[in-house]
Amino acid sequence: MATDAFEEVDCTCSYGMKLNWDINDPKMPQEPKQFDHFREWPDGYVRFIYRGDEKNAQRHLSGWAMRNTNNHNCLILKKSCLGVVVCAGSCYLPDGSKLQLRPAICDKARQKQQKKACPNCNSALELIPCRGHSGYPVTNFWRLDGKAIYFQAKGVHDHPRPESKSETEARRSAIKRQISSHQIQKKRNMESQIEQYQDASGHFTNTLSSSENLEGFNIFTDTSFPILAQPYSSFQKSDSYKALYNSACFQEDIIPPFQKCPNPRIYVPRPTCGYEITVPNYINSSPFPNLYKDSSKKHSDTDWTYLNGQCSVNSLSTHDRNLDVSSKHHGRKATLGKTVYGQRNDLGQFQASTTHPYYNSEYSCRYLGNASPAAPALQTVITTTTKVSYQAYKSPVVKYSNNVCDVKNLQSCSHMLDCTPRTVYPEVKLQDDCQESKSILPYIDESLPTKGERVEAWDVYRCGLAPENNYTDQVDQLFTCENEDF
DNA sequence: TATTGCGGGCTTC
DNA sequence: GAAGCCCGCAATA
Repeated sequence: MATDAFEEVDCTCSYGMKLNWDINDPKMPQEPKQFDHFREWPDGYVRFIYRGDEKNAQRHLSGWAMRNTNNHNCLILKKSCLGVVVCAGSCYLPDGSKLQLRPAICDKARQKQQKKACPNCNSALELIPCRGHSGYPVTNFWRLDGKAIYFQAKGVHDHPRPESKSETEARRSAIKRQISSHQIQKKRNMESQIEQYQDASGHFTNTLSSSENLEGFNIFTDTSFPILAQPYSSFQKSDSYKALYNSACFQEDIIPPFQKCPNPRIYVPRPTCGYEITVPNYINSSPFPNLYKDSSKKHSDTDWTYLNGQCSVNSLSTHDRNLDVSSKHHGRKATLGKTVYGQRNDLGQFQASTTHPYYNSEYSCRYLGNASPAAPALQTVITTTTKVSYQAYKSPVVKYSNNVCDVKNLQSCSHMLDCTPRTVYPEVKLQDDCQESKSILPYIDESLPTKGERVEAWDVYRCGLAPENNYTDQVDQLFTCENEDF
């Protein structure tokens, strides 16, 4: 039974969770003998102990958009989640995914970001705040103590994952590259035309400089502008695509950034890091579609379930999988033309659907009040904000594929999933995130460039994947690549 | 220009 | 008193 397997792998889970400590303890566990691999998407009431030289931990990185919060304790860095920026019109990208942007950390930048329109449908952008910690944003705590970096998360994100920081940065840099390369090309063309003209007429009468003619490109210099994650040619033919770029006065000079796929990490269906478990009735929580999703069938309700039948477990908790489910239902709902956003009470807790335990009417990923302390992965008794005791949450039976995991402790289960070697679950697939994939390997960070630096090379590799390859082939290639490169 | 970390100060419970 | 939040500042990329 799967339970045995769960118990077997449970010991491989977060080392930080094995020890009894709290971020506010006067003394942290002395000289940890083990360390956890860095987790980009911590979720739930979890604790990790990272090596002191873990770069990502040193930078207090997170896939979630976390802003600094003053906790009046200089020893402990506290961050709270900003949520995710989505299209207020709840539109679907041509591939069936939804726009889920990373909120700007800076307040000003975030306000500016929200004033922008959805690049897909021109609706307003909406910030979905995180209320996963008793109605408040999920908080992350970082503490450097000795040679270890202690991490503690409190709350379960009740919203989809935004674009990760590295993806945002990569997208921006890719756009800048596109702009600069296109400008250079344009300038060359202009110069060559000027030369031809001069040669032909003997004198130059054009008073416009080439740089002036390039002003039209400035519209793209705002790299915070959300770029659609569309590698598909179909999208480039779509009305929305035309509307977007025609409105930008680019009828003649449309840069085909998505077609060339300079950085598939940006434009290709979003990698969700780490493992993917193929689980019917679960979908990927990724804000971007999966590589192998058959978009031609996306409008079929039944097929939708299967085609998206994946469970991203790169994050730590089952919560993400809950999000996946609700996301899918969200998709179904929108497909049916119903209102996407529903009622929400003051505490950010939502009505559960009668048809699905995780469905929520307010937003796709606001599910069943898991945002509330009513049913987190672990039922948390908060004595104070910083002192948290854990009680086993008597959860409903959670189904994974054909196996049923009667989860005594969802958190440990999620850890197990997160840490499960591929061999344990035949259906576990490796997706295409360097970060989490790397985590399956021994500590080799130090000799490697940072994630951001790795993106390009990685993306070049992914670009080279033949589109006709089936997903399994791609996964195998990716896995091979990661083992070689990371 | 945006991010990040720090810290003062206010409010709520 | 703990915690959440807002704000400003400075360093940095």
